[in-house]
Amino acid sequence: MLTEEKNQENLETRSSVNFIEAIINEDLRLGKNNSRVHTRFPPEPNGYLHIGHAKSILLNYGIACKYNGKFNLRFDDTNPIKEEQEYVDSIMEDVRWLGADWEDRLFYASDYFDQLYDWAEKMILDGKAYVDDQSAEVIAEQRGVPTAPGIESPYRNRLPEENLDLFRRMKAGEFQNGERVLRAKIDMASPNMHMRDPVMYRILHAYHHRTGNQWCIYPMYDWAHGESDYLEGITHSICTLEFEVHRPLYDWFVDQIQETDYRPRQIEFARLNLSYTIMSKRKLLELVKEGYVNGWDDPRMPTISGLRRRGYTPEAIKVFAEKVGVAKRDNVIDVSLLEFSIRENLNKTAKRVMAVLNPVKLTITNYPQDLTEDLITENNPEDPDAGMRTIPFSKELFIERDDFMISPPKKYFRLSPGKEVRLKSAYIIKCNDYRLDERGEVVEIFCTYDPESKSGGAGSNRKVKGTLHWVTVAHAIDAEVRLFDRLFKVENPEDVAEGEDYKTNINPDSLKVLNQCKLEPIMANAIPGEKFQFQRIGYFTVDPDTTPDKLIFNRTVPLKDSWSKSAL
RNA sequence: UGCCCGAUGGUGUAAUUGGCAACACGUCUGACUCUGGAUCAGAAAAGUCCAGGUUCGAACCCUGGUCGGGCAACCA
Repeated sequence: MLTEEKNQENLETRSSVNFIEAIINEDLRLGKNNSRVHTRFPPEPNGYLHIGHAKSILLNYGIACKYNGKFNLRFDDTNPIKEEQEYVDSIMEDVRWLGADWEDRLFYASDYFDQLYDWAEKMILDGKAYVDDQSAEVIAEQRGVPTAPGIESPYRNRLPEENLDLFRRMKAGEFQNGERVLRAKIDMASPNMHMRDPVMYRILHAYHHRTGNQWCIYPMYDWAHGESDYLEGITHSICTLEFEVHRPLYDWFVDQIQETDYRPRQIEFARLNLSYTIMSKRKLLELVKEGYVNGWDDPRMPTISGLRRRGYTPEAIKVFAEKVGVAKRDNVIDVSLLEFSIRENLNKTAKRVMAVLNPVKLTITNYPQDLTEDLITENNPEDPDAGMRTIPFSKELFIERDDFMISPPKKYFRLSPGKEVRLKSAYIIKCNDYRLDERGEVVEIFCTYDPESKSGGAGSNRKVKGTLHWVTVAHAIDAEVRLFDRLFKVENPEDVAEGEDYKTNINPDSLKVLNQCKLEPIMANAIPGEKFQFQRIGYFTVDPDTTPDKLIFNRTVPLKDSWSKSAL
C-alpha cells in the first residue's frame, strides 16, 4: 500500500477507532514497550482456516501496518496428536493469499520447547511448579467446580529436588502417557478455574510434525502461548473472547519470566459468526470426513480455501472484515454482507461475457443463412480501461430458457410471442412463432430481426423493455457450471430440536450442476481462477477441476435479482 | 447461587470521551439503463435492556436489577 494512501486512510479513520486501537493508542501514549506494536496470528495446525480466522489475520496484520509495527505468523503446535503438516501448508497458503506478510517471521511454538523446558525447571526450583502423580480424572475432581473451591493435591508440597528429578524422568521417557503431569502451583481456591494449579506439561509419546520423537512431554496452551509471545516480543496478543478467563493465568506465567519492562498484553475480541454458516473447526472437519462436502476447499465451505475456490478475492474479504468491525459483543453477521463485498469488488473488475446456462434454440428467420457478423461489445462497462472485444452473431442462437414465455405475466420484460427484445450488443428481435415437442416443451423460437437496430448503429436508439444475453449455436462452446447455494437451510444451523444436530439443517440443494451450458467462444481461453460476470446471471470463476477438454465454472454469487424477488 | 465479559434500528459498527444517536448491509419507493446488474434520488426502521441516582444536560458516570455469552480437557 502506498504511504500516501495509508496516511489518507489514517486521517479518515482517526475519529473512529475500534476498542483495540484505543487500547494501543493509550499504550503508545504511555510509552509502553518502547512504543513498539507487534502482533501475531497463532493458528493451531489442526484444520483449515475459515473466514473467522481471516478476520483475525486481517485485524492483526492491519494493526501492524497501521502502527508501523510487525506481524508474525506462529503455529501453536503443542499438541502433536491433532496437528499435521498438511494444515501448516494450507494455513501458510491462505495467510499469504490474504496478503498478510510475516516477512521472515515464521515461528512455531515448538521452536521454544527447549526454552520452555528450562523455564519450567526454574519454576520447579522456585517452588512454583510440581509434579502430580494423579490421574486426569482425580485431578479434575480435585479442581472442584466454579461455585466451590478445589482441594490441593497430595503431591502439591513435594520438595523441589524430587519434583526436578521426576520432571527430568518425565522428559526422559520413563513414564507412560497420563502417568504424571507438571502443574503450576497457584491457588486451588481461586474463583477462576484456570488458576487452580493448571497443568503445564503432559506426557505424550507421539510423533510431532516438526520435532519428531525428540519430546515426549508437551507444554499446554496456557504455558506455551504467553511465553511464545514474550519470546517474540509481541506487544498486543489479540485473541477471541473465550480466552478472557485465561488472561490472569497468561499474566501469571509472564510474571514468572519477565526480566525487563517489556510485557505482552492479551486483548480479547468477539469472534465472527455468519448466518447460514457453521464455523467450528471440529464440525467443518466432520463435514469433510463424512462427505457432506468435497473437501476443505469445497466452494460451499466457509474456509478461506473454499471461498477462494468459490471465486472470492482477498480484496473482497478485506472489505468485508472492515465492514464487520471489531468489538466484544457476540454477533451474527448476515451472509448478505459477505455477498455484497464480493459483488462490489467483482462488479468493478470482472469481465462481462455471454453465457447461456439453460439453453433453448432461437432462429432468426429473416437473417441470412451463411452470414456471421463480428459484433463489438464492452468487456466491462464499469471499467473504461477494460476495452472491447468481438463476438460472433448469426442466424441460429441459444438464449436462456427462462427468457421466453408463451403467456407471460404482466411485468415480464423478456421474450414472448409478438413481443420485441434486444439481444445484447446485437439487434432487436421480434418473436413470431415457436415450436413445441410432444411433451409441450419449447424447442425452438422463431424471430425476425430489425437490421436497422444494430447496436451502435444509426437506428439503434429504439427503446425496448428487455435485453437478453445469447450465444450462437455454431460458435458456442460447452461448459459445466456448478451453482452453489448456502450449505444450511436455516439462519442458525445450531438451532435444533432435542437429540438432533446441525447436520439436520444441511441444505440438500446446495449444489446444482448444469452440463449443457453454452458460452461465447472467447471463453475457450479461460484459465482456472479467472473471474467473469456471466451477463445478467452472476459472477463465475473457473474451477481448478477444469481440463483442456472440459471447462468448469463455479458460481461465486448471483447478480441481485429484483425480478425473481418481486415474482415471489 | 462463584468468577469474567457483554447489551445502541432486522444485522453489524459508530457517536469529538457528558452536548441534537450516525454509517454500512438488508428492506421498500422512484429515476435511469443495450445487464430486471450497476448508478442516482428518497423512505421506513433504534430513542440506546430495565429502575433509580448524579448533572443545565447521560448511550456514555454511579447503584441495583434483567437478559445473553464464557469458565469445571493431561484441547487450543
